[in-house]
Amino acid sequence: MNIGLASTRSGVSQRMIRHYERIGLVPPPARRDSGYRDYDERDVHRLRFIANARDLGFSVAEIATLLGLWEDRERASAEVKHLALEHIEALDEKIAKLQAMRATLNELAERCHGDERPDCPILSELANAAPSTDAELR
Amino acid sequence: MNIGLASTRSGVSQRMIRHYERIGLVPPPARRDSGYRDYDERDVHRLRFIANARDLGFSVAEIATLLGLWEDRERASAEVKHLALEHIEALDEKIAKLQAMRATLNELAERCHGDERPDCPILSELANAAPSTDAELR
DNA sequence: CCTTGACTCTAACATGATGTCAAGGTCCAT
DNA sequence: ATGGACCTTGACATCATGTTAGAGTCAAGG
Repeated sequence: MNIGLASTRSGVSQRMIRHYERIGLVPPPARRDSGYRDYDERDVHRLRFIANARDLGFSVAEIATLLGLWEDRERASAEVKHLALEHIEALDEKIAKLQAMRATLNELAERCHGDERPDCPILSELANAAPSTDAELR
Repeated sequence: MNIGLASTRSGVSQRMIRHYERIGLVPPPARRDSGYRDYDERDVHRLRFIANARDLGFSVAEIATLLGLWEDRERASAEVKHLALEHIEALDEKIAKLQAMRATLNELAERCHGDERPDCPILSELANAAPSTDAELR
């Protein structure tokens, strides 16, 4: 099947299918005489796997590992679970960071009148908070 | 003062200071005869403002607006607050997305034995979930 | 005065994941 | 055989940031 159909069926854009091929995440598919890429069900299945993993926020590097594990029927599920737990931790960190931002901003917004008056704690806080503090947050 | 000191004092890397200058987020500083950039307190203050806004997750475009509001002593605080509230909404969306990922992944991980056996719901789910579903999640 | 080390300059390339556009070839149904 | 839908590669764009390289500058100490 053509790349367009493989894209529709897998949920991976044509652009990204070609990209994954180029970076070696997926094997180069068969080619027709015309040069058109020719995908089979197995290829689409693999692409769908990738799309799902991406939707869970795994990076390409992690997906490469997951694909390897997926294709190795002998691997211990512990390995997979370990990767998943690590990724959950990473997600937790990102969530915590965003929540901290939200809390700070929300607190500032609550202290801002939000009317015609020009004074605003949001701006004055942005203008005055110490750089060292910020560095720590980063 | 030199860019190195301005960087330390503001918490913005030298790379990003030059970048912000190039994209017009900050005005070009004075130059010495040698060509070295020469910053004053006002410049550092502005950079610190930018660093703080970035730490709260504002994009460069949003920061440009905030800087404009900051430098306009007549503006209504309502404008600033509106921007902040919009940004809080954006943060909430990101947080919700990450939390959904986390929940899915956590549920899969809990159903994975995590031992020597090869069967693992994490991989089988990645392999089988429908692409349409994923598209919706995106 | 000269050397040395720390600092600065610009420009370019890299990251990660993705989009878009352009110029050209292919496929198929009418 | 023609038109429209599809495919090919390549290049440029995004966003914020890092890194590196080659070259110039500054200041302090011998």
